[in-house]
Amino acid sequence: MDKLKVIFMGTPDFAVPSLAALIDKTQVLCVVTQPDRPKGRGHKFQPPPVKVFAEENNLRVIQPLKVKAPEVVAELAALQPDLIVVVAFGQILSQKILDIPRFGCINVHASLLPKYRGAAPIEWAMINGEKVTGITTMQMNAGLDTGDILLQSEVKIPDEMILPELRERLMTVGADLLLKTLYKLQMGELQPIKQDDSLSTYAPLLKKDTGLIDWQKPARAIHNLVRGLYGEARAGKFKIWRTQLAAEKLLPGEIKIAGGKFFVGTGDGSLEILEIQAPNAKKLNAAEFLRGNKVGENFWTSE
RNA sequence: CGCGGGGUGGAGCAGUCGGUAGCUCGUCGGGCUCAUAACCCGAAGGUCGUAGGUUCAAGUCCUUCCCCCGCAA
Repeated sequence: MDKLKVIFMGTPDFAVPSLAALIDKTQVLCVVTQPDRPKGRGHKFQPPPVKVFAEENNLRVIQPLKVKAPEVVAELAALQPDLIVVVAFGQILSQKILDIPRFGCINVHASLLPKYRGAAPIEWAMINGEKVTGITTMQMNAGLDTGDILLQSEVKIPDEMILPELRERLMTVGADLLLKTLYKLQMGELQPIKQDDSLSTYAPLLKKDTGLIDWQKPARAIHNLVRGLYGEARAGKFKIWRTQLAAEKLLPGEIKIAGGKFFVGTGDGSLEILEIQAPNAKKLNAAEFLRGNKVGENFWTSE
C-alpha cells in the first residue's frame, strides 16, 4: 500500500523513537518542534532532540513559536498530510490543525488513559506507586488528552525501577504501538473507544516542592517519590537520588551510619540512602559520600 | 557575556596569616580470628589541571588557557 504522508510533532528525547519508526514506515513530510531555547550553563541556545534527529535524517524541520498561528496552519495544510502524529510536542493544537489531515491527529501518550492525563504521566505513575502503566494512542480532540483511545499497551513497573528506566521503556513501547496503530488505521481495523471521564486522573507538571521529602511519611511513599523524580527529590539542601527500603529501627529523619551504609528513619520503617548529592557537587553513592562529608546531628537542616 | 562551585596519590575530601603534602577508604604485604564490610602492624602510590609571573620560599598570591560540575531556565 502507499505510504502514509505524515507530519510529526514532538520535542524531547521521548519523541525520537517514534519519529524514527515513522521514517521507516511512512513518508514524513515535515517535522514540527519547539524553537531552540537558551538552555544549560551559559544559556546557550540548544536545539530540541527531535530537531537534531530530524536534521540527521534530512527531514524538513519547522520550529514555530505557535503552531496555531495562521501562517503556520496554512503551511501545514498546504502539505496535505494524511495524518499528523504528536508525541510530547509541548504545544496545544487548535481545531483547525486537528481538521487538516484526512485521518486526523494521533497522539502517543505515556499512560493508560483515562488515567494520568497531562504533562507528567510517567513521573506521577511512579510517585503514586503504580504497579502498571503504559502507552495509549489516541485520536486527538480539542481537550487535554481526552481523545478516543485507539490502542493501549501495558508496561509493568517493578518496585525498584527508576524513572529513566521506565521512560526508556515507554518510549520504545510508544514507538511500537504507534506503528501498530498506523497499520490498523490503514487496514481499517481501529475501533476508537471513548474515554470514561469519571475514571480520569490528572498528572500535572511537576512543581519544585513536589520533591520535598517529609521523613514523617511512610518509607514506601518516600521511596516512590525518590525513584519517580530521580534527582528532584530533596531533603534539606541535599538531593536524594536512590533509596532502598531498610529494616533499621529509627525515628523519622534520624540517621544511622553503619558499615559504610547510610540509613534514615521514616514515619514507617526506614530507608537506606544509596545515592545522594550535596549542593554544587555531583551525585555520589553513599559510601563515597560518607568518606568526605561529616554526617551528624541536624544533617538535614544544617546550612 | 544568567548565577555559582571545583580541578591535590585509585575513590571521596582537608590543607588556616605562603615555609618539609594530610585524612577516610581502597590497593599490596604481614598478623589476629571459627569467621568478617571487624581489628592490629607495615608498605607502595602525588611534577598539588596547564602556561607564565611575584617571592629566599607557592597546593596556598596574580595572570593565561584547558577541563569538569551545580543552580537557574
